[in-house]
Amino acid sequence: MLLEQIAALCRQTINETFGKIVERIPLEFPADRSFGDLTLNAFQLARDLKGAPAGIAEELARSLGGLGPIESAAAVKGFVNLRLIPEAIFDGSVPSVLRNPDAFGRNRELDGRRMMVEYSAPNTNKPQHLGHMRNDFLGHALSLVLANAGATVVTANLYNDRGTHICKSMLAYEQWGEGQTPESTGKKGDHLVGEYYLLFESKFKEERDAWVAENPDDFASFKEQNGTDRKGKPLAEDQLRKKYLTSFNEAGFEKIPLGLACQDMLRAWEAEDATVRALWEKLTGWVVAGFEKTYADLGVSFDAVFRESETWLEGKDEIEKGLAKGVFKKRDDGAIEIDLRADKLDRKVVLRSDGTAIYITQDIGTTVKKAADHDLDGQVWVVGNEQIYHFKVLFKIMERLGYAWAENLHHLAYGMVNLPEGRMKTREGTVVDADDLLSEVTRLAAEEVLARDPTGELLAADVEVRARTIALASLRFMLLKVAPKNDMTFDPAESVKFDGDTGARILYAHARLRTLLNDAGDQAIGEGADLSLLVHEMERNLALQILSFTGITARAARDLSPAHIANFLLELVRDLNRFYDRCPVLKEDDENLRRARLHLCRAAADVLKRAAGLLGMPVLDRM
RNA sequence: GCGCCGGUAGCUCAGCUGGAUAGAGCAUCAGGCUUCGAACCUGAGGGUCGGGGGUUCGAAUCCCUCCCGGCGUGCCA
Repeated sequence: MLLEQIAALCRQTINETFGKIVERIPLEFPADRSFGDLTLNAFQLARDLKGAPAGIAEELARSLGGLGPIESAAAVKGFVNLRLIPEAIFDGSVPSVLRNPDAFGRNRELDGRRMMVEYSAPNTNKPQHLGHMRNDFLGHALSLVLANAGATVVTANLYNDRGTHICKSMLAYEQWGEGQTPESTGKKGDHLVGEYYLLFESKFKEERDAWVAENPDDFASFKEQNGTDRKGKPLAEDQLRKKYLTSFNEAGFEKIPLGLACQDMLRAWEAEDATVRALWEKLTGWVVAGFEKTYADLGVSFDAVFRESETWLEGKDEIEKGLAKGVFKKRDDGAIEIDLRADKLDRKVVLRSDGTAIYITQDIGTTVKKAADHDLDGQVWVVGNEQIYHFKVLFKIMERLGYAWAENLHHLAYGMVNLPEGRMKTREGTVVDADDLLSEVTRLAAEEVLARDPTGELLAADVEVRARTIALASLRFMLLKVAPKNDMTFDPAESVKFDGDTGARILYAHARLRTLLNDAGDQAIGEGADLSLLVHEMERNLALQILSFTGITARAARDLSPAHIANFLLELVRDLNRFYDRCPVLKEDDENLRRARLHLCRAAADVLKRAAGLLGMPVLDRM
């Protein structure tokens, strides 16, 4: 409100001074607070007003000073630095938070839109790891950020529960499982099935290596075809060997019994063979149950759950329709493709020559189905950046098919999570398991909580709740504070530390405020307060920070980047801790000033909680 | 080869549609708890924003080029 009011004043003043209406007022929070509370960028105005920035700034400074909430205005190097009346800053921020804390920071970027956010989409053959956690947290936080921007959001998960990769764990279990169950082993279903996936991989490797040793000709012919790199330079022998073995996992699949068995199983599954289907039902049931536990622990949830086993045939109708419209065309070999070269993409097959569906066929189908079933006008997929090309193609196809909502399809492509030693590798056992990581961080958080309770009065249940909340905040924050599109390094050792730019620090700042407010009591805080008593620089900084929140949430929605919220939280907490250090509250003798500070504290605590909430991070009143 | 993304302090990362002396945390060093919870605060050192050109009143940000790293470039997902 205050910012809108000031923008309106600026617009009016500009109109009166220069006789022009400027739509977008370049009002910013200055990089350095010593410049002022707000700043008007005359360089940008100069474009609209066709004048020299310095002159414009000076004229505006003259007429803006003393206007409404503006105490003074100074022209400095093309900027109009505004200093606001303290009362305006505090009256413009604190009461509007306290009036309705849950609504403060809402914006209208996506007002009235119906959006789906699909995230997680795991393979149901092994447990989730650190990379999935980034996806889960990003998707969840994004859905909250979009809802905060006025959209109606439907969250969706898609289980990749069919295909050769699923058959691998099934096959290994069938051959070596000896009827083990989660109950008989005491293992979580996804972890148990994951073990068989790994077992398949190692048995496959054994068979492969034996076969390769017996058939040296195969490598020889591979070398002939792939012996050079793209520039025509010969590749080193060991490098070539590695490449050959990797390619064997697909090209050599039928050459060894385990690969053949896997293909047989997939065919049997597709033919709805009763035995295979029963085995599949059993194993995917275990994995899904395990995932549901993990999701609950991570605090994420879904409104709609799709399974690839139910949607994989979806899309053929769309291909037919597109074919009739001339969007797709049938090639001589029978495959159906689309030519996207005019849009700087390539040609893309959308249906195999034998009429079977591929990945993109299914995505075409589900995209249309989702939009129809949920009456969507936009969709977001949270999927790793290795699939950027796939989604470019998918979105272009939707556009060519003529769907109006095609322009509102977004791929939130996030980067890989690496360890300090490099990328996670299944083979080398460096994959960080999601459940293990969470319980380890929870254990360390519990130690910290207990260390701060020397009298041992805390109930075990309280320790548990605090430890879990702190652990979750640590992990969430660590994964969300980095801009989604960037690859990131995740240091497990860092994630169990609780000072610095961490989730724990955020929670701590909140808990300190809440206990302070609690100690003061509602009566002492009262209904109203004389906010004009707040004159300390740290109080002012805090209030200005609160004022900036709505702009941040809007930007987070625009950029599909919860990281903006995370960075806002760090700034808010920094201001909060400084305020806490310098401004006594309960110890303040002046009753009216004490009350005013309590109001400011409450507003700050509410905003902190709101911002953390947008990241899916519950806060604590005590730690 | 072509395409996309990245390269900012010793390390991990911010830096909004180009804007003021490039910021934070960690680590290092020096301070602050009989004082509302020290998971905190204060100070110091640490930068050719990968290199080189260009556009501009102004470039970490935009354009060109080169170097380095990651990922794509399937009738796989």
